[in-house]
Amino acid sequence: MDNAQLLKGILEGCVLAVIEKGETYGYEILGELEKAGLEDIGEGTLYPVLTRLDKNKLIQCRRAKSPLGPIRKYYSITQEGAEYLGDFRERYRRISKSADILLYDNSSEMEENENG
Amino acid sequence: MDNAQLLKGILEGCVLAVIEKGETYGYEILGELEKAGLEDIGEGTLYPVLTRLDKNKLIQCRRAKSPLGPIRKYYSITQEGAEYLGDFRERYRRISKSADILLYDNSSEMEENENG
DNA sequence: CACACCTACTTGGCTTTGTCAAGTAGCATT
DNA sequence: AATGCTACTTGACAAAGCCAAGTAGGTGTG
Repeated sequence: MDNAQLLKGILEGCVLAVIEKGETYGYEILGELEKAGLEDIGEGTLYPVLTRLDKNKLIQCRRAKSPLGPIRKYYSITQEGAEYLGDFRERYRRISKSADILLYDNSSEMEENENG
Repeated sequence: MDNAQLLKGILEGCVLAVIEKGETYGYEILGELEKAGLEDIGEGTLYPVLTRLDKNKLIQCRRAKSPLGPIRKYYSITQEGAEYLGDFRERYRRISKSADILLYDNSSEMEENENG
């Protein structure tokens, strides 16, 4: 099936979240996404995301030699990126809550806020 | 902010899920989406979804007079649509699980099978 | 009847973003 | 030098949501 549309917009936040955990580079991010279950992300999908994020100042880039291949571009999150990610998490949460209601008819009672 | 990308692909499934609950028409679906928290969906967004769903035989259409306006197009889900929706739910679940892991670092332990 | 105002659906052009396929390039092994 | 890994780039494309404007039936007011 076609997950492309379901991925839209989500991927960006996921990539940003991976970078937030620590400086990393494209190929490694691909591995992280795969580990989390996003297995069909190709390089031609990821790299444009990285470029866009960089262009929008949400991440920053540093070039460094790899111990076993060509130069890597190491990315780290910026202040602006961290803020954007916070905002993204909130928007994602809200939308997925709506989707849960509509898709599963959960009235969202079963949340993790058991501490009132 | 721009929720357009986050909505992509999700909306289709949500609309289908609303129709699955019972025959309904565009304007009413808009209300259901709003009730669930999807408040910014305009007519120009919803109707093309309905058209597409119909074209793909996932829903079927019946015209009937409205008690207070122009003709309504009542939609109901087809067998094919129900199957598609089941598949959609699974794909959505999988992707949102991945997103949860990446976004919140939930290792997906907190599932609803606590009786395991 | 003319007009305004709801309800209800339609359409065209635009933008964003993921996908595929092919390409460039450094380094190690043979 | 040829192969094959790692690593990043690029161009053409398609899907789907968004906005704005348009069409049309019905009711109430004068």
